[in-house]
Amino acid sequence: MKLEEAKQQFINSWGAFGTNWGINRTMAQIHALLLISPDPLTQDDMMETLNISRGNVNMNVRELIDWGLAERVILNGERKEYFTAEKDIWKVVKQIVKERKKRELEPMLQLMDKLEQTEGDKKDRHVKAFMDTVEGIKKLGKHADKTLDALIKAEEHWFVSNVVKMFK
Amino acid sequence: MKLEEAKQQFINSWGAFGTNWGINRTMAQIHALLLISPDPLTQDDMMETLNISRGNVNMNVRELIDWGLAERVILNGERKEYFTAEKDIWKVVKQIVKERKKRELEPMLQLMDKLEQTEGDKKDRHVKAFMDTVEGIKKLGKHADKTLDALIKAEEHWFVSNVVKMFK
DNA sequence: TAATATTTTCAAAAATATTTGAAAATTCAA
DNA sequence: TTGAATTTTCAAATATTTTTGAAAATATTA
Repeated sequence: MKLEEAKQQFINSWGAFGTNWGINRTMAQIHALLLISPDPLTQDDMMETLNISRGNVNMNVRELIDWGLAERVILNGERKEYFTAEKDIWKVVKQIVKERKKRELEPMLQLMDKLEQTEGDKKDRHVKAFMDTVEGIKKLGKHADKTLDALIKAEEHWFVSNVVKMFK
Repeated sequence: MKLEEAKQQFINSWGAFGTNWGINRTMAQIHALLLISPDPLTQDDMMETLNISRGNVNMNVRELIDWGLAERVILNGERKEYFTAEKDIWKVVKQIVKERKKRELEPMLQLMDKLEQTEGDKKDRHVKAFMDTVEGIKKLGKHADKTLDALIKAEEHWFVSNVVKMFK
């Protein structure tokens, strides 16, 4: 397969993949494009390569920056803005984990704390089932939170070498 | 807060949460409803509680069953079908991980294997950047695959106790 | 078997999410 | 400053996903 075709496949798949994870297709495609670009790109470059409008590029690049996955780059005497993405996949994964944890896991745990205060007699099967579920989610969520904190601080080396230990 | 209000909040939040993860709102809501129901429910129960159509319940219940998160239950002399969900959150998480791994991670790794065969001179910066990205994803993905296999086989106890060890 | 209850299907409608493109705002060079 | 280049915004258009509801299929009982 030639490079151009391979790139296209990579970008399309990354986009489809993102879709499954609640990330919009274009944002994922722009990310893919930046990942495989040796040099920073302008918004016009992205418009052209992905065949999308200026507004679309602009909004999704901003979103990528919000997620900490891309950044603006000032180039010597150039007037236009350039953008790059973090290339180290381990760092990319950690950054996504960090953001989703903050945006989703933490609010969810707060909700569980609140729902844990629900009034009612625990002898009532309905109250019991509800409380058990809330407690179960809270307990596991707290552990996941700590585990992900460890992951975020870890080096790739740690992760890779621990794969073996985990099987013991 | 009263039980009914708490249930509503739980169901709505679980639905919104699912949405962020590429799972449709209704499927997540049905799952939430089954999680907190001490007894199995019929499709009519779900239609009424969630205010959705029969077709919608039917399709999403089937989807939950596909994901291994719910199952049909035959009740003594009843004519209608009943449904329940796995209540153990650790098992629920493992099941979701198992399915997503199979549906998404594995196909992605296959694609990386294929893209790794791309023709081209590695001295070309564009070829190099592409190949480095593909290799990076492949390498990390393979490790994630193994780690998740370990997780899927693990007991909750293992997970919970390992949180501490991971910090060392 | 026929009558009734229940479940499933799926085309069309509705809801939601994404994208466009042109106007407004901003930045920069002279 | 001014004016051209560039970026940003956002209402409207488009695309995608989800939901409905009624007809068809299936299952159950008498």
